[in-house]
Amino acid sequence: MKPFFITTAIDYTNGAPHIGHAYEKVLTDVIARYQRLAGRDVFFLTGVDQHGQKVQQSAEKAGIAPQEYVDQITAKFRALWQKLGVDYDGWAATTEASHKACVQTILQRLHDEGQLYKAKQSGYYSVRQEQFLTEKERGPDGNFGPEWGEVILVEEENWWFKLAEHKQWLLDLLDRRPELVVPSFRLAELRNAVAKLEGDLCISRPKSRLTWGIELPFDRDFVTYVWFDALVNYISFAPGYDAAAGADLTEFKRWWPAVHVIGKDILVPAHGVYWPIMLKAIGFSDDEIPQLLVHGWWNISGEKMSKSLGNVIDPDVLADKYGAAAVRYYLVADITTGKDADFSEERLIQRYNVDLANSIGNLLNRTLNMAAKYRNGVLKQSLEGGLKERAEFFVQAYAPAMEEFQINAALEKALGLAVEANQFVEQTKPWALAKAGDDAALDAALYHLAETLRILAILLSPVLPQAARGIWDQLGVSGEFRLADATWGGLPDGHQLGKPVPLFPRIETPASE
RNA sequence: GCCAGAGUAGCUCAGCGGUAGAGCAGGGGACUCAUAAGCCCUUGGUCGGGGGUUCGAUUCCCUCCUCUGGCACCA
Repeated sequence: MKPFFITTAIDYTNGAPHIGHAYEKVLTDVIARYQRLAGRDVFFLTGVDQHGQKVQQSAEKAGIAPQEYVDQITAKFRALWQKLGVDYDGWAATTEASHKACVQTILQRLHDEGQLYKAKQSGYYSVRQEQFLTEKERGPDGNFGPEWGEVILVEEENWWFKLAEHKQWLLDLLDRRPELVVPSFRLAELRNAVAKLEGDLCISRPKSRLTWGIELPFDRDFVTYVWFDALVNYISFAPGYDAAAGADLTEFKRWWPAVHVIGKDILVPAHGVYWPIMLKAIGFSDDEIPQLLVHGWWNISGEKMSKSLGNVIDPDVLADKYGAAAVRYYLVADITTGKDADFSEERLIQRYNVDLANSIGNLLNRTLNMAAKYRNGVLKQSLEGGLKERAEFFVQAYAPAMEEFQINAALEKALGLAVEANQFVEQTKPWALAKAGDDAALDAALYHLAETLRILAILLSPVLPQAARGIWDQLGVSGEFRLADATWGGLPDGHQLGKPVPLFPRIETPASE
């Protein structure tokens, strides 16, 4: 089976992580864990984008070296991912030497292939946006608006990448391989943007203005444009990649192409236009163009989250307050992949309490209590009837949803199984069976509940790895489970269950007391 | 302005040609193994407005309104 290479966007180390950063990483982590569960080799790459003028300026303001500045911010990101259980295999940091070498190799390659040219340009330059402004960017009063920040008059020579040359190729590719952009309505958006594409891309910045970047190998007076630098991380930190001349790239080719998980804000033009054209220009085939999974945003009370509105949600605080499981679950359960959603702490609590504590946690607890009370926790295997077919049904419905990145839909299947198991308890009434001395029916009911829980934990494990482990521990089983183990009869005859401990303690709030 | 997305129960959303669905919230009930959890029943919507196609539209088409995103314009 082809291995699975998945990446996130690399975060710009110019400020602390917010809920949007956390969402993207958790989403990717869940997909990576699912693919692993399904039996594939997985490489999950994430990291940080550390170059650029804004970083250089922030560091100057803080009175420290750029590297020191980015190291501090980077540490915050890594600590958060650890807290949230984001378990990546590769860490991309654009200031690393190997990355620089890769960027330079690719630049040199483009240069050799005649894809780059040098041209003079003069005009107004926005420091904040790191781009030249044209007359059309002027406001009605003839001045450049505040959204551009400081604007300076610049005349300089720069290096350009022949982007427009590949426009038709990209349009054809998108028509031929619509699956390259998920969800599909984003493909339409990208297509429109490509159709309007004109002009080439300036990929250099003179050192006189910006030193914090990667040098052009064929012209030492320049550093490369941040996007050109950042996008290359997907190759430079890919498994099996080696920038050295004549290196064996068999392993790299085995993993490539990646699935890039990105936010809707960086589809056009960076990931949807620049990146595929860059890959094409350096010799990647059409089949080696990566798929883009474009996710939406968490809004706050219907408004965009932003520092100026003061409504930024700190995932670190959230995780301390409610635990990583609650945050992870909420972030992938309460949003449809690709769409926007409204963030609400109340809803986070509600979904944790209702789905995890009341439905799943309580199911585990009542099952183990009854088994302990009536049967000393010993099971008798039952391979027919009861919940068997329902469990198999939900497992079958779960996998396709996960394959299509519809985590929320997949979780609904897992939860549906828990709901039916709770109904099963009410129908079979084990306490009544115990009182009536109907041992055969009692044993069967208890086995079906325990076995359903074992399978349920497998379905939950990509989203809630710790909790899944907790369920197995309490059931008294050890070892790693794959999706292939989510078949009926895994718990052996005579199995001894463990002791019940509340798995998801309810979050009590002032309103609920 | 162009392109796209969204407008469905109090809330969050699913459905997308055949007399409206889920979860949560609200109301009622029976039970007791359990994290006062779970289970059963239930209140609640002229599916943004208006046209059209159709035997029949929330579902397709047109148009308008509102919100969101991208792109553009701003003489």
